[in-house]
This record gives sequence, C-alpha cells and structure tokens, in this order.
Amino acid sequence: MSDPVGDLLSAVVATASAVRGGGPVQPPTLERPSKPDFGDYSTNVAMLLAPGMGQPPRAIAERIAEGLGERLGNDLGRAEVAGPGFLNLFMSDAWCCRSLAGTLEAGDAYGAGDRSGAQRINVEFVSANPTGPVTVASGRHAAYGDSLCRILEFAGNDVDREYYVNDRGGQIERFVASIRARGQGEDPPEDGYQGAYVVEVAQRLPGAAEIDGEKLARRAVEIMLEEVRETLARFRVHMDRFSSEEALHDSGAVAEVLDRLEEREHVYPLDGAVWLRTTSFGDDKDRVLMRSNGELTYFGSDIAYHEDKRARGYDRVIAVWGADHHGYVARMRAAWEALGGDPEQLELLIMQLVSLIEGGQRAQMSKRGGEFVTLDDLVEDIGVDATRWFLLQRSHDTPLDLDLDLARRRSQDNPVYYAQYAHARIASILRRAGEERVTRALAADVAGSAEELHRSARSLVKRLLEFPEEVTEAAERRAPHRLTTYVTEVAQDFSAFYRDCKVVGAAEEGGDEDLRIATCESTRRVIARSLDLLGLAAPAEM
RNA sequence: GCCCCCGUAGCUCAGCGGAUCAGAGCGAGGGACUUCUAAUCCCUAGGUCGCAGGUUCGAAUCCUGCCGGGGGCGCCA
Repeated sequence: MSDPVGDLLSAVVATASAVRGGGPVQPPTLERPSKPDFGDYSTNVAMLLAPGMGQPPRAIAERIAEGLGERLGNDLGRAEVAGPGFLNLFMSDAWCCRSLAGTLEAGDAYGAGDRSGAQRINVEFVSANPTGPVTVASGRHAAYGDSLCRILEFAGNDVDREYYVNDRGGQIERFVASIRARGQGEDPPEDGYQGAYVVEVAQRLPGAAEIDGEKLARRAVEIMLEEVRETLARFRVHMDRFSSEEALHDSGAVAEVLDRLEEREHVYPLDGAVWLRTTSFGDDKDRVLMRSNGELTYFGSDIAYHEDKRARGYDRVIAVWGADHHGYVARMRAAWEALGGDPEQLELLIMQLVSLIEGGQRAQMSKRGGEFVTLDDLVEDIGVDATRWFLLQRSHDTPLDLDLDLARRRSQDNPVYYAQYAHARIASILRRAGEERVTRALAADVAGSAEELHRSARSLVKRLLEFPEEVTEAAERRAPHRLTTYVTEVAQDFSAFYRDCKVVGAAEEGGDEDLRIATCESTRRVIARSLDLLGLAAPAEM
C-alpha cells in the first residue's frame, strides 16, 4: 500500500527512537503547516522526547534532523528546527514525484485500508416506522449511514446495511385505523395519521374497512416499505436486510430472550408489570419489559432484535438512532450486557435533529400530523447529489438547520458542484490530451521526473497524499462529513495547479507533460473516490 | 430536577485524542472571460474561538462551574 506520509512518520519515529537510545516513542504528530515557511511537514517529536531525556527540545530536534537526513537521503531537502522545538521537514521534488507515482501504482486501492484488520460490521440506520414516506430527517440518517458504510467498506471491512422495521404496536394500529377511515371517506382519528398519502394507501387497499386487522396491517406495511425502498434506491441507498419486529415475535425469539433474562435474574415483577433491572448496568432507572396489560414494550422487542444481531456473529454492531432516542441508549446497552454482550461491540450513535427552515421559520416535522417534507420532494427539488452533500456536510452529532429556500436558491452555488466541476475539468483536460497520450504518461517514469515542481503542484500532491489518512479518520471517527471538507480542499488545490501549470503542452513552459498528466489522473481518482464514498456522482463533463 | 447536543468572521459551520488551526463556504467591496471547461480564479474585509476558573512549558481543543440556544426525560414507538 502506498502511503508516503505514513512512511515518513515511521521514519521520524525510528530516528527518534535511535536518538533516544531505543525503546518506544510516544506517537508524534506529522502535520502540514499552514505556512510554507514551516516546511512540507512538521513534527513535535523532539518536544515529546524532551521530558524523558532531560535535554532541551531544540537540541534533540537537531540530532533527529541529522539522523533523518541520513535515513532519508535525497528524499529530504532539508530539516529545520523552529520555535520551541518543532522539526520542519522540506521534502525534495524527487520525493513528491515518487510519492505521486505511488498513488497511481496503487490504482483503485489507493487510500483503501488493508484487510488485515477486517471486521464484520452491521450498521442499522434509517429504520423509520413504515407508516409514511421517508422524511428529510430520515434522509439525513440514510445519507449518513450509507456513506459511513461505504467508508467502512473502503477502509477494509465487511459491512451489512440493515433496516429495522417496526411493523407492530400502537403506531401500526393507528396507521391501520387511519387507512380504514380514509377508505370510507372519513377523516382519520385524532391520534391517527393525517397525511394525504394515507388516502393513496387506502385507494390501493380497496375494501380496507372489511379487511381483517392483522392482514390489513401487513399489506399496509408492505406498501409503505415498497415506497421506502424506492425512495432509498433513488437516494442510492441499498439495504442488505430488512428485519421485521413482528417476525421476532412470530419466531419466538422475543419470548426466548425474555426467558434468558429471567434465568439470569435480571427481571422482576412490580405493579403487575415485568421490569428489567437495567440499573445493574448503569441505567438510571429500571425499565418495563412487559406492561401490566400483558403487552410487550417496544424495548422488549428491541432487546430481542439486538440479541438477534449479536447472534449473527458480527465483530461490531452499530446503530444510528435519532436524537429522540438518546435516553434509550443506556437501557439498550444495559440489556445487551445483561445478555452477556460485550459492551465494546455495541455502538449506538445519536443523530442530532434536522430542522427545516422555510420563510425564516423553523418547522418541526411530524409524520403523524402530516407536516413534513419528504426526501423525495427535496431530491426532486435540488437533486440527489446536492441533497446528500447538504445532509452530510455536518457532523452527525450537530443539529442541522436545513434552509429550504437556501437549498433551492443556491443549488447552483452548492459546494458539491465545486468538487464535481473540478472532476469534470480534469476529465476534459485528459480528453484533450487523448487516451493514448494519457496511457503513455501513466506508463512513463513519473517517479524519476526532473521537473522543478511549482508550489501549486507540490501542494496538490501533498493533498493527495493525505487521502489514506482522511479515509482512516473518517472511518474511525464515524465521520463522513470530513470527506466533504477534504474533497473541497482537493478541488481548491487542483484549481491552483490548473491556474499555474499547463498540462497539455507543458513542454512549452519547460514542464514535464507526463508528470502533469499523471498529477491530473491521480487527482481525478481521489476526487472520484471521495465523491463515491459520499454517494455522489463524479461527472466527466458539466 | 436529570440527561444529550450546540455556542468559532455578518450568516451556515469545519477544526476539538493540546503546540505550526484561528479556517472554509456563503454574504459584502474590487478585479480577471480570444479559457487545457469562468459551475472558475485573484485581492479586500472581519473573530478577546459564550463567560469565569483550573490542568499544562503550551488550551478553540482537556476538567469544573456559570450563562445562552435546541432536544429528550411514558407500563408510546
């Protein structure tokens, strides 16, 4: 795997270890300073070593600089000690060219994780109740969950995308009652679903009033799920599995889990209900599993569902929940542990709210009240790419204000087009060069190019070299939004390169056309991959 | 009362397992189209990173308290 920055960091650590006289070294930083005066890369390694060695950091930095010079040879232009003891590294053009060549040799795997640490991961997301269309709020879950899965896969894991269908319980009964009412031309009950879509569902279920309750519920859920699937498909989200709550009851899985909790003596009766002693595992109060009327709670089903996922043998089980479920985390984790689950394996991520702003007003969305904007509407309005970008730009634990007027009006200014435009522009340049010419350039000895690199070219190459680390960070921190920032930076750096360095006809200004074509191709691939990880298209022309 | 998230440039926010991170986009003002695609580029503006303590050689970043905003606290799902 080509990772020149990682290799450079390893060299720094090895040199530091030697200077200290062996032994492990606390992982130093290796950053790209904002000011060119501070070199291509800067490390704090000397300052980390100083306390243990009892020597001034600057003196240690000098010795590491010397050692690095020997270790890296021509790769290192020079190393300077700065400030309190930073070591600023200026890499040679040769190093940049060789590194660039490395990104191309890696092919499609550039930036991908190696499979040595591959995990089987289950990611459950969206899981919106099948009682209405997918809302924009669920769209955020869809965009986030799907992008996270793409990133986790690219980082070297095996991922299952899963949707949990709450196809029983009170909300289904209210949904059915609403359909029945609409089927007879009446308004739904007050606590029912008021949305106009219920009328359409009723029309697809003629004679709804006469159909048996359970059967009607199943068919209504089928219809809604079909729509959910279609909406998600248009949004480029494909679930590997839909898990039914009802099926867990039918199979006896729920009853079995309750028995096991009882065997383990985590359950007790009180006030006619059955409680789970979640406080034994850190929850602030115990929770009801079975109501005094004999009905199981949603929590009871959900325990069985998570136990089902656990039994499937994943290394890691991730669920993305809405902010309104945050109070639910402690009890689910408690139940997981009560059944013998490893708390390390269960990850419950809370997605903060999406608020819609329209006409300067904050609108709360309510599926039951029929007041919501559907994902389909928004996608139709501004397109899949802009919608996904919009929903992915912000960290999942930050509330998102979605200004509809802005989203529509600014559709041309949306930063997503900036990255896509850079990709299209590169594609255009490569078309101009011609397929045969590009092939020849990629086969050429780019690593050995003698071109004196323009600073824009150096910046761009260094940016491309950040890609593997960006993928790792985005995966480990469950943070797809980092890639929106990164791909924008790549596009910006490319724009500067485009301005300063002629590609086709580079020789006219003393440049190496092979090298510059290779730079374009590497950039194009990194942008395309980044966009793909976000679930966005990488157009060849715009 | 308890819990979660947030408070960074006029606006929307990134950065938050400490240092060389004070940044991006939009908005505002000015400039560049006989272009390897101007859906672009360049310049200007402006912030005591909510406040107060603490830890540290060093804090937007970690800890505590406070203030402000949003959300959640059911034998609903």
